[in-house]
This record gives sequence, structure tokens and C-alpha cells, in this order.
Amino acid sequence: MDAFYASVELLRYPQLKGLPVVIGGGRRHEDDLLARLTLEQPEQEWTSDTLRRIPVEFFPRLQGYAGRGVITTATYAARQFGVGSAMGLMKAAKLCPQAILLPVDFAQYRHYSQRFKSIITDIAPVMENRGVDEVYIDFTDVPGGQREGGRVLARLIQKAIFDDTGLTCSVGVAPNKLLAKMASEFNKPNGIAIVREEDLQDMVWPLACRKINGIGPKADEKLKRHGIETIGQLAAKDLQWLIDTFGQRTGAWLYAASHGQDDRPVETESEPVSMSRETTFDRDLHAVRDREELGRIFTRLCEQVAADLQRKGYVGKTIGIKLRFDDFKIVTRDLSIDHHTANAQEIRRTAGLALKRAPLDKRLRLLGVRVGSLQKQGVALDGIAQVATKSVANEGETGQLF
DNA sequence: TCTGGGGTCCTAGGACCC
DNA sequence: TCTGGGGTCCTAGGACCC
Repeated sequence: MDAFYASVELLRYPQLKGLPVVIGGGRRHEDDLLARLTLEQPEQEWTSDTLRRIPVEFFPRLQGYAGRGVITTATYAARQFGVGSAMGLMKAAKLCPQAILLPVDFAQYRHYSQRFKSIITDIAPVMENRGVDEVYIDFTDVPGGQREGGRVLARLIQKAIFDDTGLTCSVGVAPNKLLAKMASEFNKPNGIAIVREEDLQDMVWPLACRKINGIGPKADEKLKRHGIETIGQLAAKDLQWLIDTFGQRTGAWLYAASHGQDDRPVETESEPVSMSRETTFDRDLHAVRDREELGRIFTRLCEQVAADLQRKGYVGKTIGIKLRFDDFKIVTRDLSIDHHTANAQEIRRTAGLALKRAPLDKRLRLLGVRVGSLQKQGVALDGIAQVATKSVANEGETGQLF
């Protein structure tokens, strides 16, 4: 198989070039911004749409930012100051107070994401989704795909995307997904990199193990404890040692990955496994003292998940909650019911039961609601079970929190 | 100055059935 | 009555990715 990994530089509107700009802060940041603008300039109607038309220079600077958001992405000019994805905005404000803070524009990302993907499937139909801005492509059967080792096709795709959307795109070309993904990082932004099997030693082995998609901070730490820093050092270990040290599955995978081997196909179809909604509060909430506020938020999350399920046509039967405490410890509780549902009240009721089993002594930072074991709506044949919605003991008991 | 939101997959133990 | 093994479902936590 010949694979591409294409990653669009999604939010880098041309006018951001050269300016230190960070994007982040979540939905709340945009709401705050709209509220402020409405107050300052009431003659204009402020919406996400009008916001989009304001030149970047008019957006607020990071300096003095107080809130819990993180950076979604940053321009290269901002990255010079050491800020980057996933960093807290308050920390970023210290490092680069002059950076312009733009709100995250989900509607626009979705729009451009669809355009970018449909341009690609027009050219190369075997495409796998990897989130809003990244895809794998199997171009084995694309006419002309082999010219200059794939470079001609990569350039064609880049040009088509740029002409239509104004977005740049980094492409990695390799014999499999693992290597294509790695290659796509080599010439960011707007680059093309080709890795052939015989390039493994020169181009891949010098890289840090962390560059392998699937090796995160924990695995990297463990590798380092064994003196393994680079992919080449990993490749020098024998299979049995890796299996003894990391377990059968992970060991064998590490061995294969370090030798550039990966036989996963490009998957064009996938069904969702779960849908969830979660929110981090502006301030930590206490289960007893902030009971009412928590209850409202909880209900809203359930309604949002239900709406997501209904809009996308799914029903689920495992309903769960997620809590993050002030010390960042996470707890989850799941409860499976005897039929599939997308009903907000039913999700709320079941999630409430799950929540009762969680410890609620510490202050809460985040609350989430998840529905799993999904099925397409209409396929569900739970039949009679639908009638017998369980009434559970203790429901309505006095003194309960939710 | 603490660290978003939406996902997937894996592991591991226990229940329960055959 | 005991032992054991396999399979599946459920639950909780954790690693990782975009």
C-alpha cells in the first residue's frame, strides 16, 4: 500500500502571517468577547459571523487574561515565544502578553474541514478521517499516483486545497500509515516529505521515539529509563526483550514500528463508539454547596448528548459520568440499561444513578456525560424492553444530591 | 499560572453461562 | 461435589490522539 498523511494547517488565515496569534479559550471566550463588544458598541449586532470579519489586530491581547482556557493552536510567530497547543492561556499570557487571542470558531473549522476532505476524495477516494484537519489516503490506485514517488499527486492535492480554501497543507508520503504520518511532520507548514523503505535508517532512526504515533509521554518515559531515546535505539532491541519488558502486544508493536512496519489499512468507514459532552467550570464547584448549579449543568450536558445522538441518528445503552476533581484526579462511573436510548430524561436519570456511586467529597472541576454502546437508530430491536423502564430503588430518596 | 473537549483502544477483574 | 476452561458482558481506569 502507498499512503499519504495529509494535515491541513487549518486556522492559519493568510492575514495572520507574521503576527503572534493564539487561538483558544473555548466557547466561553467567544461569549465573553461578544458580550463585551455589544456593551462597547451597541449599534452593531455582534455574532460569531460578524466577529469573523473583524481584522485580527482588533482582537484583545493575551495580557491580563484570566480564565481556564487552553491554546488550541498558535501561529509560528507566537510559537517563537514558547507558547503552543494545550498550554494554559494564563501561562501563555506571561510568555507572550502581546499575542492576539482569537476565539475558537468551531463552525468555521467544520466547514473548512468538509471542504478539504471533499477536495481530497474527489482526487483520491480512499480516505480515512483522523479528526478535523488530518486524513490518511491510500493512493495505490489513484491514476498518476506513482509519479515522482507520489510527489506529483501530493502537489496536486495541495494546490487544489489552496485554490479552494486558501489553506496550506503538509503531506507525508510513505509505504504505510505509520511512516506517512511521521513524514508529514518533516516539512511543516505547507511541505511534502517522501519516505521510502530504504530511507528508514537515515530519516526515521535518528528521531525521538515520541515521534511514533502511539508513543506518548508514559511510554516514552519507560523507554528512556531503559536508555532508549531514538527510534534507532529501539530498533536495535530484540523482539523477545521488548515483549518481556512491555508485554506481548506492546512489545511486538514497538518492534514492528521501530522497523517501519505497519499493515493497518486505510479505513474509509467507521461507526462511532460513544458520544459525550463535558464542561470545565469557571470555578471549582462543591457537590453540596453548589448543588443547584451543578444540577443545572448536569441536566444541560444530558440534553446536549441526547441532541447530538438524535441529530446523528444513534441510540446507546451504556450511560456514564465523568468527574474531574480539583486535584485533577478523574473518576468515571458507567451504567448499562436494558435497551438503547437517545432520550434526554432517560439519560439524565441513568447518569444521576451513576453519579450517586461516585465519591463527592472533593471540589469538582469538570463534569461530563457519556453515552456508549451505540447503535444506529432504527436498527435497535430491544423490543419489549422499551416498555419496562426500570424504576430504581432509592430514586426520589430524600437528601440525594442529584 | 495549572493543565479544554471529544474521541478511541487496551487492560484487568468479576459476574455469569456453558 | 470439585475443578477447570472458554466466552461474553460489565465496569473502572488509563494511555493516547486530534
